[in-house]
Amino acid sequence: MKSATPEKVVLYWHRTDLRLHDSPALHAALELKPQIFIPVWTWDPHYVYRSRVGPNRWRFLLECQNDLSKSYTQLNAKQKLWVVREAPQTALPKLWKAWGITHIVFEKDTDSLAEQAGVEVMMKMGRTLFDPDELVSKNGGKATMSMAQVEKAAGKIGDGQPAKPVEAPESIPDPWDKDGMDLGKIQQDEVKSDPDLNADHRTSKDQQYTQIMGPKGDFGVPTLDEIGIRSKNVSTPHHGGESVALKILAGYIKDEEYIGRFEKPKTSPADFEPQSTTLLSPHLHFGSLSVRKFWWDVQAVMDERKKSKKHNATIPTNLPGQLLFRDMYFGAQAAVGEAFSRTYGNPVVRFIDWHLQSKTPEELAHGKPEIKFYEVDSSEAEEWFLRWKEGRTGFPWIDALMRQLKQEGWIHHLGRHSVACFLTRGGCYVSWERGAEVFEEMLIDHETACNIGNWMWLSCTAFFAQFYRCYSPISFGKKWDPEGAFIRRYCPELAKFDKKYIYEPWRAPIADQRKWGCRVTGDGSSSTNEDGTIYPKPMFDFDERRTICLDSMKNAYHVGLHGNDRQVKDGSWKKSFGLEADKRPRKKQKTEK
DNA sequence: GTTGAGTTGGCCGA
DNA sequence: TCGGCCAACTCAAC
Repeated sequence: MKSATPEKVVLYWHRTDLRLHDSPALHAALELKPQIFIPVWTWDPHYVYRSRVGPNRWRFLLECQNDLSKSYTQLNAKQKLWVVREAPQTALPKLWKAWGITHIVFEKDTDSLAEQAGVEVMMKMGRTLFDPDELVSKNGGKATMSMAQVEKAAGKIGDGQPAKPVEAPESIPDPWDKDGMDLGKIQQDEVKSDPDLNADHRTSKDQQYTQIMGPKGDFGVPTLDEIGIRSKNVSTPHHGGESVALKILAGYIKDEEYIGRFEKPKTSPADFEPQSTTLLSPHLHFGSLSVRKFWWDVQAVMDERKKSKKHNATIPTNLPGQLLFRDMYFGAQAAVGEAFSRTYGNPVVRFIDWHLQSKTPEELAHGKPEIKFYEVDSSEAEEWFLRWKEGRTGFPWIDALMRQLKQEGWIHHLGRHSVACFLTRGGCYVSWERGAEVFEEMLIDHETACNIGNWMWLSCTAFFAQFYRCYSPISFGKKWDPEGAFIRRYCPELAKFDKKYIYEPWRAPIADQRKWGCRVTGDGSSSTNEDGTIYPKPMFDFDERRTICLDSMKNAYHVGLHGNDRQVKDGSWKKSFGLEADKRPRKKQKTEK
């Protein structure tokens, strides 16, 4: 039982800030000078079923939580991160009552929490350089759709610079004593495992979550085993945690040439061990690194270089520019709202007659079949999509990237460009929404606003419109990595191929294929046959597909529909697209060489 | 109305 | 390695 009635009992809700440094919300919570302070993560067991999160991202999250918990304990031996196993909507009211909470404080996000009688709710922006809502309001209330708009709008906020980082706490107040924290009698609400989007990654399909305090009754950070994710499916070499993030950042900051000269388009998508970019994006996602600390640490280096007359790269290709792009996507998401992550009902996204479209709300309601595009039959597009997802398209550059994505949960930004263009406007003509779902599951740095924004960019449905600039699955990789080291690493069956054929192994003479220990045949559904190791033939003639896609994009742009147009919602868009695509004469498929 | 710029294309010829 | 061209998008500045 709680012996006294303290004036301030603060529940700090960690959500998008798994860190102690530069957290404006945490800072504000401690400024209240609470007698009792409880830093909480509400862990929603439903999330394991209803969200697309692959094993690599799960582990990254848990590592962030463990690191944060350890940091709390270092500041106060009685403290830790208290992980409550229940969805916040139902957990928080229970906690207010059980712990006598007077204040709840958390970092502002797009969703809001209703004020409850007797509890003061405080939110502080801390996830982005600028408050997305403010950015939008300074952009005339409109979604931020270009870098020019972001720079202009940001210039009108305060002094035009992001806020300076706040101090990390040097001490943390106590939580309740052991008995005061006990929630033993409180039952967790029932967990429904339907729909189940992550069945493949789970150890047990009937995993039950009944203990709001966790299996040991101590609010400990869950293990992969507890949340039912197969740890053997974790294959990423990248690790989570604030201490990891700060160490990585400090390492780059020491390298003033790297910081000052960084230009994203000049960093290679084919580099590995080490990769050419910082790989700090997952830390920005989980909040194990503050984006404002990143910004100001970089800025300090660039200021020093400027003083000694050394050249600095400029926005938008330099490091601060990269962080501004993140704010642009958050601003667009904030303005559009929930419809931002899909086509239907989204005013900023172009409607294109892709294959494998999402169903419209009307179609779902009336049980109509999924929209099918008419340029090729949809079973072919479905096959292309699966082969893309699994890294067996027969184009080594694309397959290597997709295999890196699956193994490591991360690929370079330009690699994402390559595979996204290939799936959508520059190859398969499959809806960007299908690709975004795959990235959502596999990326350890998956951030909805950025992922969706980048897929729109690459598919030329928003942010970018020059659809005639198409990435070649052969030339683009070759430009960065003529020896094919990246392909040899992630498609080891091709490791012995001469560099002359490494991007186009189907052109290698059969005698050479035999000599190099891998025959190019089949569709990739098997990695061996009676001849031994095999690598798939390309799933289509790329030049032919590029021409078809370009023509179809031209037509779609000519029609000019957007996600919120009536014709899109009621399905009558098909009339506007007319006969062009399916009646267009098509070249005969070239025979494989 | 025109013009030029836009984070990151490919190809050919000099 | 570089520049010009391909066939052509949008938006802001003028």
